[in-house]
Amino acid sequence: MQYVKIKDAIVSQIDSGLFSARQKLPSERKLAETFNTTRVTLREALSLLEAEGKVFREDRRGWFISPEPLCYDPTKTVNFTNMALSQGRIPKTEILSVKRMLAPKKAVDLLKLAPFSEVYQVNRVRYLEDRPVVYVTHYIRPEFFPNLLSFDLSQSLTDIYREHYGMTYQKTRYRVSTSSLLGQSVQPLRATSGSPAMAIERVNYNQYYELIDCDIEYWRHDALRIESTAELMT
Amino acid sequence: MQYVKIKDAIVSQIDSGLFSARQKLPSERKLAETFNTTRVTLREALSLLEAEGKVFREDRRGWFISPEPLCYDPTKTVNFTNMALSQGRIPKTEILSVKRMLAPKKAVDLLKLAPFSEVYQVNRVRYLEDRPVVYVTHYIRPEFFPNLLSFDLSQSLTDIYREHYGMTYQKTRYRVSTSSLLGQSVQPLRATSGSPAMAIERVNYNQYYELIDCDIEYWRHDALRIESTAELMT
DNA sequence: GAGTGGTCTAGACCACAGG
DNA sequence: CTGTGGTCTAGACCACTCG
Repeated sequence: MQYVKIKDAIVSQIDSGLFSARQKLPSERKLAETFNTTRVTLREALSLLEAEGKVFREDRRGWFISPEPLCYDPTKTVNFTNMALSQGRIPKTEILSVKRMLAPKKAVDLLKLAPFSEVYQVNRVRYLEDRPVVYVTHYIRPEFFPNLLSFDLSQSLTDIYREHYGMTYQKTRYRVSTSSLLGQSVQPLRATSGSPAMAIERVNYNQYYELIDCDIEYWRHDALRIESTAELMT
Repeated sequence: MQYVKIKDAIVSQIDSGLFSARQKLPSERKLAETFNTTRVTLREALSLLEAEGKVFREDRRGWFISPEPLCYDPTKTVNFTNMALSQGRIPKTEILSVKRMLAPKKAVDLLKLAPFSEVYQVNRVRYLEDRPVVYVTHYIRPEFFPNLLSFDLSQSLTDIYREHYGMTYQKTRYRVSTSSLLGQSVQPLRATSGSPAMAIERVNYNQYYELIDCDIEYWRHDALRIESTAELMT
């Protein structure tokens, strides 16, 4: 199992501090030569490292050292920007698309809508230190937020909810599973089809326990660690 | 991107119900021939499916259709057996090793121990329908549980805690990240080195908010979905 | 324009699983 | 014993990135 040894060799180089976060690794051909093997085997080793979250790939750009993951507590404030800032990270949000539309199946399910309901759909990418780490699709019930689309949605949605509609999140239902990046989410994350990912679905209720929106997040899986505390309900 | 097409073809075969859960796929050579490609490309497609959690691999045994994942709520009862049963699944637990030992670094960190403390270490594998799905290492503070090792630890630990020591879990801190299977956990899970996995670390407090044990779980990533509800702390 | 990553081919050998 | 999966080799072409 040569590729495990190669992986370990690279790990030890990373751990010894020879590489720093976000730094690019040498080219695959160079690494393959270094370890006296072929590109196929070398890529096997790199994929292992990717699965462990120690390196990540950007499409046609190469392999990079993964920075520390962002700690994400689903029971705390549901706000990417503040979460990042409080951990000394540099967040950025970009809007990909915004529209009012007929609710797709996913939204109907999560928001428990009647057929033919309409929703706002907001697609965004979020960055940490200029690296795109999560692709988010929001579905929002328009009856709670008239004229929502006239605001600048690159800001925090929760801020807009609170300041302009007097609405806050009170309860959230979430679901985490591992998956891989496909379709729409691939390009904005500068990924390749099939990169390992963490999928998070959230459904949010306001202070009156009304279901107001939901979101589906696809995270680069090395960029995230879920961390929380729970009082047990017995 | 031939391998994406092959993947999609297999997905549609799965979705159309031609395969049932836990069923073995045809051999790689046969599949490669079917799709008129080489084994390397075919395996690329299968790895994609594996990353999506639609199939899983058992070492030297082949590829199988993934059954439905188990839903795991970290805020609810912390008991694998009951969790599985309540979802109509067939759980089984096997003990791999049990000992009292000098606390390793991981245990010292998680349990906030003084250096040179001792702990119980319990290694177990858990099965669903005879498929090994999670490798668990428990570290337990022995001062709370004298003679713990004389019990049958293939049962629920929480049951033993409650019935014999009057101790229950009150609070739990947990951390979820994606990683891959390595070392000790590989063989018991019938996996290959580097299979995608979900790592969960938990630290548990009793009804007096004393830190009593922790556990580190490595899940076959397709076997699990985390699902919970939280009242937001603002 | 050079070099890189993404993808693919057509083989090969070995150790193990399962009959 | 047969076939399978695990691993590896030594190439190739293309499209893209980046200088």
